[in-house]
Amino acid sequence: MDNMTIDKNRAVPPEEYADLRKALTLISGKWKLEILWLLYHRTHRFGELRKTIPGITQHMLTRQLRELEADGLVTRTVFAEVPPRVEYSMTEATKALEPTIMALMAWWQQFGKAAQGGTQPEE
Amino acid sequence: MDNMTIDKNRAVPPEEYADLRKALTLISGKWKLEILWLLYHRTHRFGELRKTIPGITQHMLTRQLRELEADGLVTRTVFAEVPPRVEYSMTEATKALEPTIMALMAWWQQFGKAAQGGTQPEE
DNA sequence: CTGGATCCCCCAGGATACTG
DNA sequence: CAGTATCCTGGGGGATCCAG
Repeated sequence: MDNMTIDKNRAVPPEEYADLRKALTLISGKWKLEILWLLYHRTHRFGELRKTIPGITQHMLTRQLRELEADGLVTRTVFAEVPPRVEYSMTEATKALEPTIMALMAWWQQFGKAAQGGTQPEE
Repeated sequence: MDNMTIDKNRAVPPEEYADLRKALTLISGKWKLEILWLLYHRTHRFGELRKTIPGITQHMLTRQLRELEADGLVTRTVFAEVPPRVEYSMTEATKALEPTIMALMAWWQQFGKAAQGGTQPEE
């Protein structure tokens, strides 16, 4: 496919739609975007993420990080030190995702927000 | 917003992160993307969507469409005819979202797919 | 400090039957 | 044809305690 737009003459492409679903799944965790957001700034330690993200528990943070790691969206580095230290950082895939994330946010701010302005833009 | 990139010098922007979460929520329904995908081609009748989307039930189709409508992502047109006819079509917001959706899919195909190489095979 | 093991709750998703 | 009205289920999310 040489053109990044939807082919109006063809029926639904099931496999590509599946890809789309999977891509969404990767970032669908409740805290994943916020974690990635922090990692866009810099590498964080586990405790830093925990303190910075309001409302998250160790358990959830661990789970979300494990999933992100399995999906190649974060890198986990363990330091064999006396007080355990684990650092999480973004990957190439994470970096490549940033423009899309920002585009999604911009889209919401322009269209979604208005639509939710009361379920009806104006009357 | 003059720059579409994350400010590395600032802490987490809670409100913008909330916007991002909401944007994701709008398209997080299991069948929403596939519905939008079909509407990118052309306006569809309820029955058309039902027949075209494999595995969806009337119930789920109705629910997803209602949510999309409430979020301003689809337009619902009812024709007062003897055999009821209802058509669904995309909105300006839907159109504006297309590039982002395609970008997300392209991202997955380039990065996510490779990352899943060792996770779990398909079924 | 990091994170595993358990138990619990809620709700998106689904199966089924009925209707203007 | 295009929906509602019920009921049920799985699993994501959460609270809490334990451990290296």
